[in-house]
Amino acid sequence: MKRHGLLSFFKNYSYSMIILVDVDSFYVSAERIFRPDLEGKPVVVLSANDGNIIARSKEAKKLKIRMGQPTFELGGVVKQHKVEIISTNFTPYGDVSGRLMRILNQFIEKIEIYSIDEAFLDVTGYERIYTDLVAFGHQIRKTIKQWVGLPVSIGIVPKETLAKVASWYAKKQPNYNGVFELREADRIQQALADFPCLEVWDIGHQYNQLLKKNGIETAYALTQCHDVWIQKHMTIEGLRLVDELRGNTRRPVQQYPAPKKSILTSPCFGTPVDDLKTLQEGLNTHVVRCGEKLRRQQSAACLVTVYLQTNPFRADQPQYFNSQATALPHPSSATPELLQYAIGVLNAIYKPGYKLKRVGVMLSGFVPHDYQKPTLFNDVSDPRLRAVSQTADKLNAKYGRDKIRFASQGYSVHWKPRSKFLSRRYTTRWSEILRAQ
DNA sequence: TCTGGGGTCCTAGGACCC
DNA sequence: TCTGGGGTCCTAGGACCC
Repeated sequence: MKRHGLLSFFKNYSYSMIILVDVDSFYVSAERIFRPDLEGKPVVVLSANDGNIIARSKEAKKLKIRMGQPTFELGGVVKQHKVEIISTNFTPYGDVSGRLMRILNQFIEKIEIYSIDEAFLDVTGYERIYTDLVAFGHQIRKTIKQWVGLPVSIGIVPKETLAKVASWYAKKQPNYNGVFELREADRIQQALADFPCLEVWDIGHQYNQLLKKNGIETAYALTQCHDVWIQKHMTIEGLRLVDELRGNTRRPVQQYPAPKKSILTSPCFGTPVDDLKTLQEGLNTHVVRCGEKLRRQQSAACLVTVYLQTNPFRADQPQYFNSQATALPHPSSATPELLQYAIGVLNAIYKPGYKLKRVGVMLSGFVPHDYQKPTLFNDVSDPRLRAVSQTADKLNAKYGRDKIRFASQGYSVHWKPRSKFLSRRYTTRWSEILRAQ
């Protein structure tokens, strides 16, 4: 075991500070903006297909409803405690998230949008303007509550890995009013000593079990482990994170998101599907969606992977999982081409007699969309196909998703995901806007 | 009856090359 | 008949995140 004295341990925590803003129970809070009657009640938001719980209000957490818990397990608790159940509705959540991020950007120019409900604000260099970061944190919190109606927690830290620690304390200890700062070495050390490993960023249940077996229960204990041991059991990524906890390195705030390296669309069917024609329709729709995402980031794909899956929870039914990739003859971002190759793969891996729960498509091997590799036969994508796809994108953006469709998408609805408890898209559909009495 | 969707990175092992 | 080292690329699988 490697031991660090306090001085060497935290010597690298110099002035460079980051603020993490994260929304409390984001999906629930987003619903509450338009449904103030949900305030103070136990509320859960379900995954696509209404399968699992993906967000819980504070009150629902108290009822021991777990993250990711299957909806059907809820049963009695719902009736007994009048739990409000809401199907997920990503369009308004995305819209609310955009508003939140724009507000944060008004405060600080350099922000990293880490997820739909979290952002890092790099306040290095702002020390003259905001001498008291805790007061600044409260100001951000108040503004967001007033302008978008979202409750947020705020962690003020010198390293991103510490952000989750600070935000954990901010939520846990009501007397801090949602804002917690970790800056001085001894305070950081104290915070890590009381911080369970499982709560550390990048430590999940597997690693937590492993650490527990070795007597490592807290983040502080983790910082005292030997580098070689950490890298052996938790890869180089694990070592990086421990090094940041020790204060040795700092991941920079990344203002501009890197383009995605793969794009995936693979929602479950609402009801199982076993015939090829319906599968093809489903796959077509997923490929169309993938193509839209691909063009949005100005990439072209070289590889199309299709996979099929039965319901792995149904041990009583025959299982089938298969996936296959095909390399495109040239990079493409044109939906008609992507469709053609994806369907080819589907036909190759389809086997009748299985109740399939999912057909998915993944695009990968990206190059910039205007990249043209010279080849012997000058085999490039027909530019007209891309132009058609882009025109469809523009029209769909203006008039609504799937207003312009590719013929092969079909109109069958029985495979579409379920969502029984849908709320309205208050902010993005005129027809669903809230009316004042 | 009913168990999410979309991503990331790393590692090991095999195929293949010179 | 026996024998090598170094490199790349790909895939599968496992861990993690929200």
